[in-house]
Amino acid sequence: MSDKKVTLPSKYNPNEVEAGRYQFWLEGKFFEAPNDPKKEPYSIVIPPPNVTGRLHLGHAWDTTMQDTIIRMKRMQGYDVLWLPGMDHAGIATQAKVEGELKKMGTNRYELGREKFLEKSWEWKEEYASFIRSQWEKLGLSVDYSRERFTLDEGLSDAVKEVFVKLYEKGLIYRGEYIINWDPQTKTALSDIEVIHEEVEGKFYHFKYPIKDSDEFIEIATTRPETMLGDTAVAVHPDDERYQHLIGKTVILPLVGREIEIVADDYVDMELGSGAVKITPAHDPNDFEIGNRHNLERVLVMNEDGTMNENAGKYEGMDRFECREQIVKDLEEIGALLKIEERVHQVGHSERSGAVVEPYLSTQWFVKMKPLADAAVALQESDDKVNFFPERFERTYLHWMENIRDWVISRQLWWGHRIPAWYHKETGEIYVGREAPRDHENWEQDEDVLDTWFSSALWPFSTMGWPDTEAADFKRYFPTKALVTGYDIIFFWVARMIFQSKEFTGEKPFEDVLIHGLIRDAEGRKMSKSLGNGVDPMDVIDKYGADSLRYFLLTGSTPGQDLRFHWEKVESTWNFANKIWNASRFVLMNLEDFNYDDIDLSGDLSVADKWILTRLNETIDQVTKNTDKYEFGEAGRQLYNFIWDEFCDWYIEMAKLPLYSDDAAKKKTTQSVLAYVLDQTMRLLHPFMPFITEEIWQQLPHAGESITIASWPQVKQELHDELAVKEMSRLMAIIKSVRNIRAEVDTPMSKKINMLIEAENEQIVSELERNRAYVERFCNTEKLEIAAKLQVPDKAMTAVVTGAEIFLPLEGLIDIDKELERLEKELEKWTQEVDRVKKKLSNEGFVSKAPEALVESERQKERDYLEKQAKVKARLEELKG
RNA sequence: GGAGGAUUAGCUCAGUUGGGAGAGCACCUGCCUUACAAGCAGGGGGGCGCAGGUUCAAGUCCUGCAUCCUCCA
Repeated sequence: MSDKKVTLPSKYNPNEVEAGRYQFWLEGKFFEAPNDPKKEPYSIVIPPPNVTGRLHLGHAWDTTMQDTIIRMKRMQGYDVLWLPGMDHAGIATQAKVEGELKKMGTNRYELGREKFLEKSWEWKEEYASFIRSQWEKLGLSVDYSRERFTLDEGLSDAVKEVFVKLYEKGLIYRGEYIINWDPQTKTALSDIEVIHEEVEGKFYHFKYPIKDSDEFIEIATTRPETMLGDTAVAVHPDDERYQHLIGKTVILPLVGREIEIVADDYVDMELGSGAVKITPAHDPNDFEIGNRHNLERVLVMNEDGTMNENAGKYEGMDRFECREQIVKDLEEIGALLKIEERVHQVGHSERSGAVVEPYLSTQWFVKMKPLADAAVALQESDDKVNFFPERFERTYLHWMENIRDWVISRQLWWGHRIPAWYHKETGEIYVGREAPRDHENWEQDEDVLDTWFSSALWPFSTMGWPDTEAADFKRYFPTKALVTGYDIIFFWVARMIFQSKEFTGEKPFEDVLIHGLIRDAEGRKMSKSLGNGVDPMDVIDKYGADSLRYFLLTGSTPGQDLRFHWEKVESTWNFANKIWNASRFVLMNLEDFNYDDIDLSGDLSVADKWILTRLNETIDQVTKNTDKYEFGEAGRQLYNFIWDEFCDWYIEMAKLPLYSDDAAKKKTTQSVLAYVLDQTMRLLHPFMPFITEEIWQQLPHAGESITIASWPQVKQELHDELAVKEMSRLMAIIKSVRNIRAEVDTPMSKKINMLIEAENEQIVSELERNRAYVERFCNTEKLEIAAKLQVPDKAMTAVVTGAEIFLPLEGLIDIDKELERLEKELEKWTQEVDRVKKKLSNEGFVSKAPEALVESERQKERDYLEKQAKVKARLEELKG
């Protein structure tokens, strides 16, 4: 027995509604995956947020969509698992912890690896609990009993397994190549961790003298400091200007090293002088040329971006300082030809923002071609991953088809240590899940793996893989959907697909829902430096999680960015408040009504039949659109149904039987109110979980929680198209009277007389049946309904389908104004008639358009002609 | 250079198999009607970026152009 007293305050207070609710859900274990073999499994893994900090609006958006899908599926009776977890986020977290250490006046080297990792774990624990409390405030229905972390033992086993297997297959190798080096965080970066930005730079032209000659060759560069590492000059083999110089020797200025002029068709003859300096240790293309010509590789920089011993007198200088000094020195010896202004692309570290240095270094790589080929082939099969919106599949495929090998080693401490050992004496490499038996003779690689290497395994490593017999892996993998932003398609989505295909033989998820970025009101990216970020927790404090969620879900279309506007969240709060008050009304009028009392078999009014029909359509639309991830469309359907139909019409009409003495009618109305509100709360629950649970609990209900209540079904027996027609006539009459009242300044509070002339007796009886509604909503003194009646002289008129309305408002009618109004009305109907006639006289339309459409146009024609005639007749009467 | 997105009311955006242009906010008018004045009722406001094409029919499909924004090289 629940307390029947209405306890809702008149204003919706989200903080009160949301308080304690999540705890109730957790205690009920509603979010724990039941692993029930009778149900069909449905699973999603959360994109693990970084433990670097708190969640931002982007996370809130991403997870709200997942929660909406998950809550609907749970209500639909699936065996639902939403697996939460977090990512160790190597570079980012390490940078944060190092920042802490710096504040304390120390650094990681002073602390040592072990102590540093301890600190990092402390950081992780702290932020993990922040994140969990944020998930709670957002109302996310994740299964905490299965929460994972990328550095967990199980996930670490998966990482080792994958590394070893790929190594054994020859798909992981170690080698010395040019990689992207971040001198600030002192680690290698993969290609996609480098952001290319246009920079106003300088293009320096130098003279390189030819040995034993007065001649010189002109070369140009944007990075003069790298000349210290030049080991050749290259020209195009077909370049006539330089034919005589190929094979000659150049004296490298400032250094004095003798380097050769080589011919290589990589060189672009059009660019600059057509001769380029070759620095194999500091440029990927030069590295390739160096290989072809067997050139020496001279590394001139240290890992921190300062010049090394190979830089001679420049040793110790910062690379940019060195650049200026070199230019000065070359100018002094007369080797500087000119300096051009030039806009060019400069790579920056995605994390630190530092200018990335192409740098010769020994690293571990994943050979991508075979893995990418399999991933591309998957998309050509029937078993492909479905992208929503589809266009992102092309983005994904284009990247896969043009992929280069992936640098996976990172010179960090926080992460998965590379499972490779080097023999102290022989230098032999051992790769394995465990250290070699005689481990005292070996040293493990100091480096860790790219964070994305472990994230790529997330959909299956979290389920127990590599144990392919693990219960969750067998039941919940592959997952059904993945929800993430377009900014990490390459970083994460793509890598999950090829790793999953390689190691489980299956795609990791059936659908990928790609969303955009959250921006500020001006459309700028939210960032710390701009200070324009909005904390989702502030939004929740002000307007509630339900408002925030609804705003995020309905604010844009799939794949599109979303601008944050406080006013929009506020208007969502208005919606919640509307739901709140409609529920208050229903609860106040249910009296001692119980759930079992709901009975829709009684004598249903037109309003009852209409709202039940509209409910059916809403159930259908909301279900279909949510299944297609069209949350905006689904949300709008609910908004319109609740506000414009249930509140503005049904509740108002329900007041008649509710306040009447007819017990049977009253009971039926209570049934419809309770039923429709119950069903609506269920439909809305995935969007606004808190308020719907609160209202559902207050309503007559069966069951413990709305989170596990069944999803509404369309009920054909409650569908009534005739009632919809009847209702629309009734609404048209009421609206036109309201309209006339406004035109003649007659407020609703003033009673008026009203006459309705119906087209036939059938309509007369229909209107008689609904007389009480007309009397109430038009506030009539006298209401006459007949098929033929004495038309009053001075009256305002309106036409609706099948009927004409007369309001004899003596003393209020300004004949001229009324004539003007009717003229406008006539013009409107005449236009409509013309439009339809034109369409119907088009032979192509009549013969080629669908028959149903043609028929509906013919019907409109009849309707408009009738309305036109009535208005015309009325005009003539008034004039006459 | 290549790919994609955007361009619809004053602002922010919907418009999903092509079949009479919509919402929220803002604006104007009138109402404290016993669920809600953060509400109710009524109203104004749009050459759907431009130019072609396909079609009986185009905001929607095709081509080109313009402007803005992303991504890739």
